[in-house]
Amino acid sequence: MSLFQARFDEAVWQIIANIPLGQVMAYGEIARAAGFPRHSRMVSKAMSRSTKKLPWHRVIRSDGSLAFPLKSEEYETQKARLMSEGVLMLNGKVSAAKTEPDDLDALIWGPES
DNA sequence: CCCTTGACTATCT
DNA sequence: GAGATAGCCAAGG
Repeated sequence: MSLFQARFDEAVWQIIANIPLGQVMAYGEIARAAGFPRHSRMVSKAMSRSTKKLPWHRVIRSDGSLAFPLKSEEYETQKARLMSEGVLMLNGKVSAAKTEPDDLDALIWGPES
């Protein structure tokens, strides 16, 4: 294993492990937080290599969609886990992290009307 | 070396 | 706003 991987993996796993329950982070955000701004694509590989248990389901794309194919087993698992943590999903996209009930109406129906 | 491969992104149609 | 496009970059063949 290259030195790059060793350092990158460690940094990335660290970030992911600290994502609060009910919250999500994009690949790019994680890469940036880990100190590797242009390595969003490497994040997935680091996760695949991980032996430790990580909250991988809290990692999504920058546009809020999940990275796995729609009908795949992983997609369903990730979606299920997110929803069980209170993460809202509308039209295949994560709309928001866990919020207070007071905010739900605004989130779902919009600030207007 | 050159080419392909991604659990990606930002930007333009 | 969905699709195409062009950057991105380490790994592996």
